Amino acid sequence: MDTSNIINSISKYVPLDEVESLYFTSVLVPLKIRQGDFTERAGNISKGMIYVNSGCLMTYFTNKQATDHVIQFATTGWWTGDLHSFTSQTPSIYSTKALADSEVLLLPKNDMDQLLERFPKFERYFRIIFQNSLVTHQHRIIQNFSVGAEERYQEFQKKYPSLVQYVPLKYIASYLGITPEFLSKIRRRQSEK
Amino acid sequence: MDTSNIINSISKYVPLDEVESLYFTSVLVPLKIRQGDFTERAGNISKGMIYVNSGCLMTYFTNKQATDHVIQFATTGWWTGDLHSFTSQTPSIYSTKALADSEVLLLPKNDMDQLLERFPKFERYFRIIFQNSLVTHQHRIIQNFSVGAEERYQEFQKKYPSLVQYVPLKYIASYLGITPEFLSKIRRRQSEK
DNA sequence: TCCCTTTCTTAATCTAGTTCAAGTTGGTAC
DNA sequence: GTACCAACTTGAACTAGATTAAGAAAGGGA
Repeated sequence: MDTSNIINSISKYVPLDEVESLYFTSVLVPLKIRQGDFTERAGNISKGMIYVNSGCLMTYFTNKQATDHVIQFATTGWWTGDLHSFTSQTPSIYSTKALADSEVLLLPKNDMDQLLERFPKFERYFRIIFQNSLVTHQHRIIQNFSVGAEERYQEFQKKYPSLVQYVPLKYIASYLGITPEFLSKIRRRQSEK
Repeated sequence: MDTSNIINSISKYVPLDEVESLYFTSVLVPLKIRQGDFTERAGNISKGMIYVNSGCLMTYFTNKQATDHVIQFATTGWWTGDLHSFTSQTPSIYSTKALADSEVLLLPKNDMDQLLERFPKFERYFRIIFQNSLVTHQHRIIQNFSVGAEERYQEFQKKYPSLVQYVPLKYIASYLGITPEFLSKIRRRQSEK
């Protein structure tokens, strides 16, 4: 599988030499996933960090009442997976499923540990990645508190125009923290304007 | 100001030698903050990452309707501040205020950059810190979606028993994403059981 | 001590969003 | 063709939580 994508993306933050990028790509496990298939399932221990080379995945949480809550979509160039299960090697509470045929690169825990040990440069890379992600998460928490569902949907459309196209609306509703029925109503209101 | 606290806390993740810990503590700016005073104010550029040595701070966001939304409490041993403003050196959208007389250590951006450049060990430390924080943030997003306010308050009580004591209830309500009035109702219900 | 301000509570009314139940649409398998 | 299944919509009844407005506690100063 093509690894130029991930190498380029990392190089934006930390320049990699030949040795580093060869070592890195050598530990990545390429996987092809069919639409509807899972890379991770709640109850299992995370296989590793997942980099999306092409396609689209979705990570969600299923609560006691058996309702799903989408916590993240990941398209080309994004990392995904369950960080908690990954870090602590305990059973995951999330599932990750492909919304389209996808190609991903898996970075297993042991390999990541060794990678970080050997090349501290990657510590910096992941530090930056996590730092940015943290900012996004904080922003999402605030948004959920301080703006209504309609505005949240509009923001989503602006931010992820590509997703709106082929992600089923019920998953977008779930990501926004509302029911599909209410999203339907919002969409109606929008189209009437 | 005493820096043994922060050094010990870092040493749990990465062992520091004499040189590293001396360098590190030499760039920290100790600040004493009175209850009610601010370390950061929305509109200004973040002064740096803030480590709480003692006391308690709160970071909040004020929206267009001029209502505050608490996004974080930070007590002894926690980092706080506005990561986005810090990273991008753009005006902050958050304010950080002391809820009690506090002692904090400020790590200015330039010093942090140099620290990371010189001692990659700290890259690892912050990578881990951010990684853990990310897990917490994800968990909070899910909780807000999938459980009601009452249960959220109970979780909060369990998780931060020390805060419940001296943080004004209106701020806890804000952190939970509800109004003080509704929190009052919840507390009534609880005490009737 | 008394006053002044902020925090917390109560209760009535209101609304954003849910739940439930039924109906539409479109794809796909036979 | 039609039967089926999943995604989406519609509408009516409902509820968690907001809003408004008032009063009760609880500090702090001077």
